[in-house]
Parts: sequence; structure tokens; C-alpha cells
Amino acid sequence: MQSLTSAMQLAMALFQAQSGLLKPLDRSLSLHGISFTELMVMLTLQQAPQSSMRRIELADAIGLSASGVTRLLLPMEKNHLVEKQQNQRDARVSLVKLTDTGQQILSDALTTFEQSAQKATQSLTSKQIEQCLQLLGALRA
Amino acid sequence: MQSLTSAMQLAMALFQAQSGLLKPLDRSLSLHGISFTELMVMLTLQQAPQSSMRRIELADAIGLSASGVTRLLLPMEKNHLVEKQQNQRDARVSLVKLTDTGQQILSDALTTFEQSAQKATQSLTSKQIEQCLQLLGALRA
DNA sequence: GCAATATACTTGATTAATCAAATATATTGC
DNA sequence: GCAATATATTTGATTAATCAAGTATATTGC
Repeated sequence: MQSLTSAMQLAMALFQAQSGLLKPLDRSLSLHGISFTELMVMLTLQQAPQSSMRRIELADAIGLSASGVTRLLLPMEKNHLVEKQQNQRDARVSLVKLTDTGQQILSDALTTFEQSAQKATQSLTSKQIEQCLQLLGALRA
Repeated sequence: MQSLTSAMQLAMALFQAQSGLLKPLDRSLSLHGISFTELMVMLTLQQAPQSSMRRIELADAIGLSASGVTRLLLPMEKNHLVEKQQNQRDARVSLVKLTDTGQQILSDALTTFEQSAQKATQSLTSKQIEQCLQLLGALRA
């Protein structure tokens, strides 16, 4: 039996966090008819200038493939959470913009998200959460 | 624009860790013809008495649904990484056992996993990795 | 200014997971 | 010991993602 290095254990712990934390969170958001990934899209758009971004940037920002973004946005466009806009300069590009409806849904969903995230992390002190946040940030670098 | 609590940011960071860390790791394992999830199955089995477990326990241990386990194990059985065994006491149960072939593949894959995990976490000191590990452990509780 | 290449996006095929329902067997209470 | 319920697993339908290939437009080098 080989032993597992801490790095390996960390990867495994992150994998476990998927089912332990993110799946429940995702379920709680379903009340608003959106997934966690969709929430991430809307948040990312909200923070962008003009609430608008290129699809590729969006893909990068949330860690999806370009085709993943196309397919994720399709139902969101249908439900008028986001809308497609053209870029004058470059006809290849299509911009995604958060609509007013999207803003509203996002705002509602954030309340649920806040509560669920709070609940999911209640076994940690706020200092520990901050610490964990910082470590995960460093990991990303 | 609403502000995000640390708990919310932590959830988001965990989501991001998925694409930033686990996807690359998963790709590196494909050299051995297995996914990260399959590695988790084999590791979990290896650590069980007789390298054998009920499918439901396995599902719990790795955070999958029962049907997810059925579908995950199907190709693994075909490739003789694991085998199905019956339980004398309870005919509903079918046990999953890591085969010798599975042991061997696992052992090879762990080498790759170790390297990739090392690489993926190189921006952290070993003390930080330990710390992160502990925090994620506490989060699970 | 045009051929070659690069970029932004979409589409087709596939994979990995889910949930809900079905099946088979065990356990429990009367 | 049998009906009702509970548990372990599989199956069918669906969803969310991937990669590779296709299409449309831009950019670059000569």
C-alpha cells in the first residue's frame, strides 16, 4: 500500500468538496431555476463593464470550454436572462449581456446563495474561511 | 452590486478549483486509461478490507449516486480492474473487488497522480498544503 | 491585396453524471 | 408465515459537459 502525499490528499479533498458542498449548493439554487454554473455566469457578467463580455472571456473566467459556454447560454437566452449582442469591430465576436430580468434573478438567487454558503461553511470560523480562501487563491496562481 | 460574503467566495473558489486543478489532473491520468473518479474508486477499494466493498458504501465514500456507481463500474469490470462478487448473507448486495490487474494499474497511476498533484500544488508550501487540507477536512464535518 | 493562418464561435458525437422508476431480495410487525 | 415496508442495485430518460471538426471573419506577411 502506497502512502499518499499531502498534495495528493489535497486534490482528493477538493474532489470531495464537489459532492459535499457544491452539489447541495447547486440544489438550493434550483429554487430560482438556475444552476451554480449559471449563477457564476451572471455574477461574472454583472461585474463586467456594461454587464457584457465576449463568450471566450466568459469561458475563461468560469473555466468552461467555448462550446460549453455556447450550450450553457442557449437556455439562458431563451429565458431572457442574458442576450446576445454583436460587436461592431469584429463580426466573429458575439457579446453576452446580462438583461434586467437576469439582474433581478441574480439578485434573488444571491440571497439563497448567501444562506446556503453560510450553512455549508458553518463548521468553520470566519477566520478559517478567510484563510481557506487565501490558500485556494494562492493555489490558483 | 451586492457584495459577496467570504462563505460565498469560498464556494466559488472551490468551484474554480474544479477546472483549475482537477481537470488537468484528470487529463494526466488518462495516460493510464482511467479518470480521477476511477482512481478514487480503486484507492477506496484498496483501503477496504479484502479490497472489497458494497456498491452503496463505495457511492457514499466517493460522493456518487448508486446509479452513478453502477455506470462507472461497468467499463471497469469490462477492463478487469474490478470484479463483481456476491454476498452470501444478502443476495441484493453485490460486492466490488479490486483485481490484481486493478492493483497494478492503480499502483502505476498513483505515480502519475503524485507527480501531477505535486505540480498542481507547487505554488503552496508544504505547510500551506497541510493547512488547506485541514481546513477542507473541517469543512466536511 | 491576397494566400495562409489565426481567432470566435457553433455543431455533432460522445461521456459522465443525475433522478425517478423498476426489480429483486430482506426485514418487521402482527 | 405473510403483508407491508425497507434496502441494494439496475435501467431509461435526461442534462451538462467535453473534444474535434466545421463555419465565418480577421490579421499577417509578402
